[in-house]
Amino acid sequence: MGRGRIEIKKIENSTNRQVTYSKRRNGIFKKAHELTVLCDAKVSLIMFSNTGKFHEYISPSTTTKKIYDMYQTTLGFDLWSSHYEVLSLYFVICQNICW
Amino acid sequence: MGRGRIEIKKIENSTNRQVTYSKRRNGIFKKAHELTVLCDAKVSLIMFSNTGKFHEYISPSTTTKKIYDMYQTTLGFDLWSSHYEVLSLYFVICQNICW
DNA sequence: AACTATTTATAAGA
DNA sequence: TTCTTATAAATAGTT
Repeated sequence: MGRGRIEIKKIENSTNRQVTYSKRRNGIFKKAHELTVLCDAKVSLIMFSNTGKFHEYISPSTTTKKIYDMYQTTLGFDLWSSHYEVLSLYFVICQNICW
Repeated sequence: MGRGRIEIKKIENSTNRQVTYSKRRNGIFKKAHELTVLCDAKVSLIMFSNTGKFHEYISPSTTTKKIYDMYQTTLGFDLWSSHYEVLSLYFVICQNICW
């Protein structure tokens, strides 16, 4: 959509890629929210840019944990059967949060 | 979009709601895939309709488990851990420091 | 960050 | 329900 049609392949120019990521991320978040409201659906949308930037949308009526519990129930197995050593990683992670 | 503008509120007629869910689900999946390819991003999109029907999109370059490992690492605690409350308290403190 | 020409998504109708 | 099409919405390229 826009001034020209684009081919769906990786945008090689990193500035253009970043701009497109930002614009389309907003677009898809809006769509996720509209679907939630219009259709009374529960949506979890998690994305990482190719530079590792994190963004999330979750329907207000639920939580990410609930979606994943439903996901696991639906698929019938536990993706998280091996547990993480969260406490030992904590301070490293806290530093990483300060992007 | 379409023949008329619609208000973003729950569609009360269940047939119309189902039709809209189906159409918009396809639309958002297409957008998720385009974002994946154009921007070399990793996207996890999980949704449940209000009748409990499950649909998922995951970028081909990753898996749902990997996305959730990254999610947990990014947020700095384990949503699925018995330490959830303690860790989330630390996370709040960390947020206050960082932002 | 805005603008706008154009493409794309989709609401309503068939 | 699947297809069509008029129209609203998203966005690519520009400024």
